[in-house]
Amino acid sequence: MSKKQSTSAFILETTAPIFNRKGYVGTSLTDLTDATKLTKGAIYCNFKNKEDLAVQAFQYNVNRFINPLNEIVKAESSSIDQLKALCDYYRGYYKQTKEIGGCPILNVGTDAKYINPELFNAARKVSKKLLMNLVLIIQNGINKGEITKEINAKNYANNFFSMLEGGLFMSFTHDSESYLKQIIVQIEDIIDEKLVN
Amino acid sequence: MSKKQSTSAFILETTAPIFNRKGYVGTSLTDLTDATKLTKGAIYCNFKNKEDLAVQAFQYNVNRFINPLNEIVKAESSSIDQLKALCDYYRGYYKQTKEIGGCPILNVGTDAKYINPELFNAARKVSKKLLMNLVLIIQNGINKGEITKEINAKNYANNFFSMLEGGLFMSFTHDSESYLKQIIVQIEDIIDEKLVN
DNA sequence: ATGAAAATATACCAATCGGTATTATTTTCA
DNA sequence: TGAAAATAATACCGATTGGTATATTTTCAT
Repeated sequence: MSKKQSTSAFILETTAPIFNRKGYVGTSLTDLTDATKLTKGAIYCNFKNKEDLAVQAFQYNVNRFINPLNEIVKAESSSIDQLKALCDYYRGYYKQTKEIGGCPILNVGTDAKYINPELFNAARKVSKKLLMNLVLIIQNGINKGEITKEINAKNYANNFFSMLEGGLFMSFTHDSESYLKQIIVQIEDIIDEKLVN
Repeated sequence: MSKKQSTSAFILETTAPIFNRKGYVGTSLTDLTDATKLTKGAIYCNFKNKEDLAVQAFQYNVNRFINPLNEIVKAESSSIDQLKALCDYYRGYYKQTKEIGGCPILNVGTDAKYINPELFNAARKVSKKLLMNLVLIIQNGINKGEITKEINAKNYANNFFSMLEGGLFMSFTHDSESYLKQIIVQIEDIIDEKLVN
């Protein structure tokens, strides 16, 4: 790993939580130089500008807290088990993301929409991808006969994801993971009662 | 209405959507003077400072888009009808709040947490109040025998609210009201299947 | 070991930030 | 109607914003 690669990685891992907490305009270059103990010269040598850094920092948070979900889901063979594994993953998601100030998708999705379209677009893409993967799990379950064909895969994927993000929002505004935990119980109930064939 | 009252009202109604869209740090005094065609002198004569204006602007949005819900709920006598009326209200909530760039509770709740504690606190209070009213509706329904006593009022209130905010988040990040509409259908299903006695 | 290249620090830039003191204007009401 | 009071505009403040040109240091292949 070259020097540039290592310091770029260092800058990303230390500034990603700051961007996530304070938002794009809310974090200043001074915040970043203070946290990294580097100078603007170093930062602008490794990143084109503030927007470039913010987008990569968001991607860093996604890689760290959301992408592991893919592997966890893949480890299960049946679609129902995959959905249950997803629920279990999100059960720990509040405590995990508390460290960086909440869910990156939720934070960037609401923060950046009218102030940084490119950053917002990155969040929207991740959200869309997650949504699509959820549809695939459910649709695959229907095809394999594990999930009843009476239901609409897309509708349930949308609702599950809305419920998770909503539970996260409530948990973070009220500083209590119970909101997320409760909504996950409800998701599991729906899986058992409406999806299982 | 005194001059001060009328221009204060004018400033609030024209700046509230801007704060809601761009967030607290994201909206500058210049944004506000441009939109109102007033000068900083006028604004600082009517409001103590930017934070004061932002908090009042948030309250203005709440009065405009959330408080009407109270009257609509009060118009129904049975608790189930009240819950259904609440669902109907939120069915139009996306189109209504699209004009100001989304749900004020969601926006301020995620935007202000680490950059303006007082503003964030205002959002948290409104969220808590809404949550409490929802508990009261359900608990009242249980007391009157309209809703089964088997369920936990607080849990369902929490979940309904999480679902609504989650659906709103998804609708606004993907510019489609279908997410909110779908989640409301699911809330209504839960009311019919789990709550009705 | 050395020299060129890459990476970082320093020093600076114009523009904008929120806020205020002063001045000018408008409104209010005796 | 006129003078006091309230309101708004102007002009300014120091601090901070993101960004850059230049100087210095570090890195690493030769």
